Amino acid sequence: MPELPEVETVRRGLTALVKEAIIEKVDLPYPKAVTSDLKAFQQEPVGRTIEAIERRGKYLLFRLSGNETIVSHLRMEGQYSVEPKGSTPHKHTEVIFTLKDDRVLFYNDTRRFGRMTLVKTGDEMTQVSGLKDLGPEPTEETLSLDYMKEIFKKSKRLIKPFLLDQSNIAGLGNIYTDEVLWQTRIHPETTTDKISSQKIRELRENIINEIARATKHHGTTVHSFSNVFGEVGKFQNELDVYGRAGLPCRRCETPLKKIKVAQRGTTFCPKCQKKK
DNA sequence: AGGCCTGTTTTGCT
DNA sequence: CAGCAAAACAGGCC
Repeated sequence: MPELPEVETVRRGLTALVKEAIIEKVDLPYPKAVTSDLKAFQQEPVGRTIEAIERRGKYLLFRLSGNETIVSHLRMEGQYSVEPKGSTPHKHTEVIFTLKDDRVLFYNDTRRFGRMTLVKTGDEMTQVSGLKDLGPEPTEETLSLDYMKEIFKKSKRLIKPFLLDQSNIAGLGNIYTDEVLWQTRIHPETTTDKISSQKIRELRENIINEIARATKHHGTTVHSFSNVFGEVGKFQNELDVYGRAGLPCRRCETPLKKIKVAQRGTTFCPKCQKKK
């Protein structure tokens, strides 16, 4: 389901609902969702307070009292829901946190791709692959132009898989990558070393703005995404290319084209986004 | 019915 | 090491 704006939307919802809640019990109807020691995952959180829910890239970090952290990645369709105690788990509920009030926190995942792991707070950066070499967050302060120019020059990869690679920049997925490439008029199969400094500058601005704008709209809902309140995002109405193959480009009216780039469906405007 | 598609990441092979 | 294909899985669509 989620790219950075969706994960951030989930984070804010969880913060509103379960920050300060105390975990009473952990059940694992689908143990494969947990990659760390199962016994510890069920025992350690018990009695601890959820002190904060943070986010890094597309990862959620539940900060528990006593220096324990649960790292959670939603992958394609992971979802959290908070329900009254005694609620029946869903068909795809994989983890159940019973809270020391009248509620439960469910982790549901139809696709069963999402993963959770328990680490000592501070160890996540060395222990969790993916977090280890995550690129900078796409914000004005953290994603510098110099850094962008450097990584673009160094690589000869196609821009599309390059932007999807979380070790370059954290948080972009298939939707927002297609959007920012269209905005910047870059063909998705352009190799990064051939993109001009000016284009890199524009792309950086577009990435930062797009992620911020999508977050403000509570993310994009195309398949199954909803926040913890069960609400869908609104940003799908703002998309220019994703999901619009065959429809006219909003700049030049040319029908948008859909191709595969590095195994990922990729929509772009064949006229505005010329390969150079 | 069978094949293909889907917002992701890791693994294993060149 | 870098880069790519396949795999992990379920469900919707044609």
